[in-house]
Amino acid sequence: MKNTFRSGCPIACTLDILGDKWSLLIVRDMLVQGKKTFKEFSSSPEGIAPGILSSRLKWLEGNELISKQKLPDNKKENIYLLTEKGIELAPVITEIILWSDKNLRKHNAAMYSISEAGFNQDKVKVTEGIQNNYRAMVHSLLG
Amino acid sequence: MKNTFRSGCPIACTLDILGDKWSLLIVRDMLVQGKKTFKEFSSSPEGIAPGILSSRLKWLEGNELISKQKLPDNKKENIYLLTEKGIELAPVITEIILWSDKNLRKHNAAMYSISEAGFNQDKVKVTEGIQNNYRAMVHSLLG
DNA sequence: TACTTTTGCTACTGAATTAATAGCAAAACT
DNA sequence: AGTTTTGCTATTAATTCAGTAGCAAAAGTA
Repeated sequence: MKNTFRSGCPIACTLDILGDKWSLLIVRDMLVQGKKTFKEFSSSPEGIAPGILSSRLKWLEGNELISKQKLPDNKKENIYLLTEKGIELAPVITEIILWSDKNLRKHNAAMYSISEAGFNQDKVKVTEGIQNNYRAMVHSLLG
Repeated sequence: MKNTFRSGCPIACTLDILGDKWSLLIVRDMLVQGKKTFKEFSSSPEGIAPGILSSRLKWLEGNELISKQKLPDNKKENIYLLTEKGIELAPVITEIILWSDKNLRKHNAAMYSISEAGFNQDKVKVTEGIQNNYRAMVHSLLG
C-alpha cells in the first residue's frame, strides 16, 4: 500500500493518490453528504462496485485521508471518517464544482444546480462551512 | 468520443473527463510550462507512453479543453493549445498544488518547492497571472 | 540532391486495472 | 429461531494501460 510517486511535481503526486474516477467521489460523499458507511457509499448514484469501493477505502486509509473505526454501540458497521488531510481537500472540490458548473453544464442537462449551496457567491465561506460542519459531526460522534 | 456522464453531480462529471492519471498533467504542462507539442509532452518527467498521450490529446480535444492546429510556417508540428475552458482549470490546479505542498511533502522528499512561485502568498493573483500569461502566449502565436 | 534526423504518431503485445455479479460470515433485527 | 442487513471477498470478463518498435512525412544537413 506504499505509494511510489512518479515525479516531484505536486500535481502528479496528488494524482498518484486521487487520480482515478472514484477516490474523490468517496471524499465528496463524506464531506458534502456526510456519508460514513460502506452501504452509504454503495448507494451513491454513480454505482461503485463493491470490490472497487473496498479497494479504494483501503487505499485512502493507507494514504491517511480517511480513518476506519467502529462505534462502541455497533459492532457491525465500520465508520469511515475523513482525517484533517482529507478535510483539507474541500477547496479542491469547490473549484471543481465551480468549473463544472460553468463549463460542463451545457453538456449534461441532468447536472444538479449549485446555486442553492451558494458556492458562486462566497466560495471561501461555503467551503469553510462545509469543513467546520464536518469537523463538528466527527466531534459529536467521537466526543 | 461522446461522453456519457455517470450522474448529475458536477464533481462526477469533471472526473468523467479528467479523472485519470494523465489528463490533468497534460493541462499542467500546457498551462504552467507552456508546452505545446507532442514531443514536449513526451519529455515530461512522468514519462507518458506515446499511445496514451495520443489518446488523451484526442480525448481532451473532443471535450473542447484543447485545440489542435498547425502554424503556417511549420507543416510538421501539431500545436496543441488550451481553450478558455481548459485555461479555467487553473484554480483547480492551484488548489491541488497547495494541498499537495501541505499534505504530501512529508511522503515525497523529492517534491519541488512552490514557494518561489508565490502560490501560498497570493494564490488568486498567481493563478490569474498564469492564465493571463497563457492567453498572451496564445495571442502572440495566433495573432 | 541525397542522406539523416525529427516529429507525430500507430501497431502490437503483455500487464494491470476495472466492472459486474455472486456469495458469505457476523451482527442485528423480528 | 429465522430473516435481514452490513461489509465485505471471490470470480470472471472486459477494458485500459504500459512499453517497445516502427513508420511516413517534414525538415534539416552535406
